[in-house]
Amino acid sequence: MATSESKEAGRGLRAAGVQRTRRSILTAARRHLIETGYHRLSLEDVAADAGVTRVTIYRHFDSKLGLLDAIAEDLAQQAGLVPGMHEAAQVAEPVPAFTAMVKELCRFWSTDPEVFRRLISLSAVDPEAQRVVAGREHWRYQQISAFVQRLASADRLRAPFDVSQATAVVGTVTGFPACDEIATRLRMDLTELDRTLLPVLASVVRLD
Amino acid sequence: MATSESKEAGRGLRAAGVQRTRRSILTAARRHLIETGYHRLSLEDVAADAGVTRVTIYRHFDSKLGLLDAIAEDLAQQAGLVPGMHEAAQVAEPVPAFTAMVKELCRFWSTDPEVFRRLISLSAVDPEAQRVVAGREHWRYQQISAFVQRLASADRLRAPFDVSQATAVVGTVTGFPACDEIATRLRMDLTELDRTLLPVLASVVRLD
DNA sequence: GAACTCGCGTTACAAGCTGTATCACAAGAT
DNA sequence: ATCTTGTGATACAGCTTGTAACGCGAGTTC
Repeated sequence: MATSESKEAGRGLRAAGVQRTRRSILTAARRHLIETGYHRLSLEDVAADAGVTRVTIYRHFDSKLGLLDAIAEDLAQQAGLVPGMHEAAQVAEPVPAFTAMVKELCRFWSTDPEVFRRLISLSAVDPEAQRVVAGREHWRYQQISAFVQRLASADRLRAPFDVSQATAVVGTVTGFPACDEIATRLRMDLTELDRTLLPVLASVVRLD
Repeated sequence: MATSESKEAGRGLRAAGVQRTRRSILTAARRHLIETGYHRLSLEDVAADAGVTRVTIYRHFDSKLGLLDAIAEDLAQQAGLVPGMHEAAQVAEPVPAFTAMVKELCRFWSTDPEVFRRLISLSAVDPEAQRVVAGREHWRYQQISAFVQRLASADRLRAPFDVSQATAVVGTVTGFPACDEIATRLRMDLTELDRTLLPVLASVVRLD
């Protein structure tokens, strides 16, 4: 019974307090994640920093990995990646749609690069953490594949690339590790990186 | 005094035994690293698998990170990356030299991809592990920069890329994370990846 | 052949980590 | 006024890395 919105964000002072502690844990965890990395992230320290007991963290997020997942979810939510990608997808012409998508990804990565740095590469390093990232990366590749297919339909794939090859290249180059490495090395802001990325991708798809 | 080769690989049965245990530790560590990742790699398990005590591991490699460093060093040594890059650098023409370098990197990554997967991304995830990888990556970028500069001298950089931008792109695209992601996604062997990579890099440098 | 070195096993310990189980309490909900 | 529930406080089991101390026996050296 009760309210229709099952568990998350119920009404009332009680639920508001719950959300406050949840937020304080998340922000404290984010700070420590950036400083120490996931491996050396101590829930004891996070709890102390959030003004909370370690047990409370477990009651909210079940496990250390659950906390990580919540950080990732919060990040995507906060930055509004999904609506951003949808907006790009609704651009009528395939080429401007594609460039809008690349721009949107760069914007998303620029949202909180230091957390992404700790988060994304975990999937390669830690088998258990893989499932936290894998799902989101899968979604990203699905989106990219759609944009590439539209370009292919407009006969804008260069030889020798077919749809799957072009998707793989675009997905990798617009992924966070590549974007971060290029931007860091050129001391460039991630928000401007599309100006460098698009000329690179021009070898795969015709954008002129 | 004693022999001229200070500590490593002394002569005699004694030293041979030392090298044997060192090898058995390294191979056991490699196996566990692939299976569990660095984070969950237990030195107790490695020791048991190598038929050795955990204390012996510490006497050989000082710390868990030292063991990781030894694995990386052994990998580069075993695969002969340095001579391979030198060979590529000695090609007279800039363009064939460049393609030889890309091919050599792909060959190197194909040497032991699963270990590289666990190793390389650690630098982004674990601040302490960064110094293990950072030095080697720095060397790789130095090499790449030299090849790119030769291409620049031959006026083979495409607009709008200058030397540093081209180096950043080439370094990122030929880095292990990018190579691995593309190869895995296309179910392709890393040794053949240069056939896909070079057309991508054609947007940065003229290779025809 | 005797003395010596030294790599390794064994055991024990300190300190940290994750995750779980209990008990108590107080503030919001009913 | 009673009930619910989110949180604190504490204790515990089991794992981890890293260090310390003692002993032995095979390889080396004279």
